[in-house]
Amino acid sequence: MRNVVDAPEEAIRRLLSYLRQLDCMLQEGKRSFSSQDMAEALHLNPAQIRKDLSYFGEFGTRGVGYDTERLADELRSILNLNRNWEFVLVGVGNIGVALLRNPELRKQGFEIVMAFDKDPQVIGQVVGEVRVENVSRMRRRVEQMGTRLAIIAVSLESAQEVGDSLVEAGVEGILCFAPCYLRVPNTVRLIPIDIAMELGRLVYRL
Amino acid sequence: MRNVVDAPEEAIRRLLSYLRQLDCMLQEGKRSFSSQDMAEALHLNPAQIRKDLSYFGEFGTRGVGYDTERLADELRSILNLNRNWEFVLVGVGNIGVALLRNPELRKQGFEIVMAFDKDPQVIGQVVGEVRVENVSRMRRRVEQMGTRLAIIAVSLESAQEVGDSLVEAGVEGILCFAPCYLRVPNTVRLIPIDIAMELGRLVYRL
DNA sequence: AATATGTTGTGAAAGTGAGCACAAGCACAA
DNA sequence: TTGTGCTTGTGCTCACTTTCACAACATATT
Repeated sequence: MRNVVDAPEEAIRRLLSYLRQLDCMLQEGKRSFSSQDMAEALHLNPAQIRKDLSYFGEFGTRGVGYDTERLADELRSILNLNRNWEFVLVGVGNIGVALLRNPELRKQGFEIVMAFDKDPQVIGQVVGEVRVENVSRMRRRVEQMGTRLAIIAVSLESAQEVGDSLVEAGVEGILCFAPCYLRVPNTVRLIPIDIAMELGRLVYRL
Repeated sequence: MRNVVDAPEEAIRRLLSYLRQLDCMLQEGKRSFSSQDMAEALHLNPAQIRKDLSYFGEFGTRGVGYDTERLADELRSILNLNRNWEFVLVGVGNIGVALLRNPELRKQGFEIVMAFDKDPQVIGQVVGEVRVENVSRMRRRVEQMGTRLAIIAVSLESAQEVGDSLVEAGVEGILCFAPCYLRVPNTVRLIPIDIAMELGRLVYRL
C-alpha cells in the first residue's frame, strides 16, 4: 500500500469529513480516539477509515488509536489545507453574495479575493470584503493576479462563456453552481454543485 | 435486467444529469439523439447511458436512437419529478435567502412553502414568496402542514437540534448545508452539501 | 428481397472499491 | 520477562460498477 495515486476520489471525500469531525472532537476536548469511535460518529466501517488513511501513511498507534491533533495536522497536509487558497468569484447574485458573506470559508483557508458581475447595479458595490468589478475586466485581472481557482455562480446562459474566459486566463480549478455541464479542457479540474439536482436525488424514492 | 432496485445511486445522479441535458437539447431544437451524442455532451461512455436507462425500461429505438421529449417525460416519471414537491426551509441566512430568491427551483418543481429562523430581525420579513416564521413554531407547523421535506441552512451549532425537531415533526428527507454529519434515523433520507468540503476537493492535487 | 449502415439493449468480462480477518505492535500488569 | 487486552495496518475476498462486444432490430438503398 502507501500508494497515494491509488486513493479513490471517494476516499478524498471521506478524508475531508474525517478532518471536519476531528475539529469537532478537538472542540469537545477529545484528544485521542479509535477508528471505531470515528466510524460510529460518521456511520462508516472502521476498516474503511483505516484503509483510507493507509493510502497516505501510518498515523495511528497499534493498541492505542489516533492522536486527534496529530491526525488533523497530517490530514491538512495531505489535503493541502495547511495554507490559504485564493479564489475569484464570478456572478454576484444570491449565491455569490452568500459565499462572499460566509466567514466560515475564510476561516477554513478559502478566500475570495476578487468578484465580478455584469450587472451595473452590482458593479462597484462592496460585498463581504471585496468590491465587485465589471466582468469585462475579469480575464485581464485574473491573469494579472495569477489566481488559479474560480467559483462560477452565474446563470445557465452565461456559464460556458465565463468558464471559457476563466480557462483562457489560466484558472486550473472551477467550482460551478450553474445547472449545466461545463466543457473545460481536462487539465482543468471541475466540481459541479447543482442544488436542484441534489433536491432531485432527495426526492427519488419518497 | 429491468430491475429498478438494482439501480445504483450513482445511476440516479446520472439520470438527473441526462434530464438536465435533455432540456438543453429541447431548447436547441434537437428532437432526437443517440447515446453517443449524449455521451459526448457529458463526457461519459455511451454504454453507461444505455445501461442506466435499462434499469427502468426500454426507451430508445434500435438503429435510430432516442426521442428527446419522450425520454425527458420518462425520466421525469422515473425520478418523480412530474409533480410539485414542497419543502420547509430552516435558517434564513445568506444561503437560505439565496434559495428563497432562486426562481429556478420553483420552475423545476421544488417549492419552499415555509421558512423559519430564530433571529427576531428576520422573523416576519417576506423573502421570495414566504414570510419567515419563528423557529419555535416550526415543529407544530410542519406537523400541521404535513411537509415531508426540509432544507437545513442554519449554523453548525443549531443543525443537530433543528434536524431532531424536523424528524420528530415527521420529515422524511433533509438537504443539509451545515458542515457536520447530521444524525438521523435511517428511515430519513439525508443529503449533505458542504461547500467548504467541495472547495477542499477542488484544491486536492493542485 | 437482399444488403449495408446505424443504434439499442444486455450478458459477460474487466475493473474498482469496501469489508473481513488476522498478524503486528503497543501498554500495562503480574 | 511473560501474558492479556486492545487497536492498527493490510492481504485477500467479495460485491458492485463500468465497459465491452454482439445479437436484435430499424432504416435506407439497390
